[in-house]
Amino acid sequence: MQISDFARLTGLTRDTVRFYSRLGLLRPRTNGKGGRHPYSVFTDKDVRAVDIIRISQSLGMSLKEIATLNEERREGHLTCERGIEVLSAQLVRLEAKATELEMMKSYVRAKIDWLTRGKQGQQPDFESYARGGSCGSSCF
Amino acid sequence: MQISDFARLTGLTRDTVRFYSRLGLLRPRTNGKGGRHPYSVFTDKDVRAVDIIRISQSLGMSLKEIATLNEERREGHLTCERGIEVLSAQLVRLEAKATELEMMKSYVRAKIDWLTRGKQGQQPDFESYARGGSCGSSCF
DNA sequence: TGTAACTGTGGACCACACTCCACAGTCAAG
DNA sequence: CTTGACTGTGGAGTGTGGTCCACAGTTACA
Repeated sequence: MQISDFARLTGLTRDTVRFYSRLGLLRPRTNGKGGRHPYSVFTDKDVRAVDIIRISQSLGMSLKEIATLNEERREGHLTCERGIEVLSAQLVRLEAKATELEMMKSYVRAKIDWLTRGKQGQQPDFESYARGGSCGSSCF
Repeated sequence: MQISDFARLTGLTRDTVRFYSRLGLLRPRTNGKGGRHPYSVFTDKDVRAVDIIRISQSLGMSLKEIATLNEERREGHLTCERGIEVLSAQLVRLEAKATELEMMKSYVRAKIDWLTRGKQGQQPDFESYARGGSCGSSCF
């Protein structure tokens, strides 16, 4: 498909698609069309790539980082071990983020709880969740 | 404590601290010092606030969003129900992010697995994890 | 009382991630 | 072969999240 359809499908603007292509985040091929400025053609695989970009981004990765990882992944396909290495590193980062998220969730839940109970006891303190520290009154 | 100590403690630069203060992310009080341009003084509570800012940010929230939530939380403290409302909304967002993260983790893990096994079977496809869809060969 | 270390202010500057625009080439349908 | 929809290019502009700097006022210590 050409850029407009692709943009519609992914919810990106054409400009953003071109921007991502310039950054190497998307690798459109060309059909014969377009003459001196060949038209970009995208596949369903690219649509999925955008899903991944979006999620990676919402997890706080920069486009450059995402591009680098994609790049490495592409190269890593050649050397299997390198591929595993790169992906493992990525997994570690994801797990770290997951831990942070769980901290935040616990904290927010505790705060909701505290409010629901009519502010009884000590106001939840982020530190207790942040450093996995021992909490005061609410521990068994 | 004054801004330099606070900066040292949080690992932010003085400029960033001031920047955050301008955005309303931090709410330093003043001691009598500084004359016409009163000095900012920060507390341990502000240090914890920075922890939360950092994590929220790394989870993809903008400073404006974080400030708004802080703001609402502050106001919500007056009306308990409103506070619960705001925090619940925040929790929903955090849970959505957690789901995304889990998707990514499953995907990356599957990819590592696939490589470790010497690329046997079908190459893992992000779609299967993204939409919680049924997978082909690797399901029981 | 001097001086070094601290403070806030205002403004310029930066990278990132877009977004918009004018322009010109290309394609496809009639 | 015209016409309208589509395409890429280059460049300028925007908002966010800082960072840097010169400047001037304030403080604390000797």
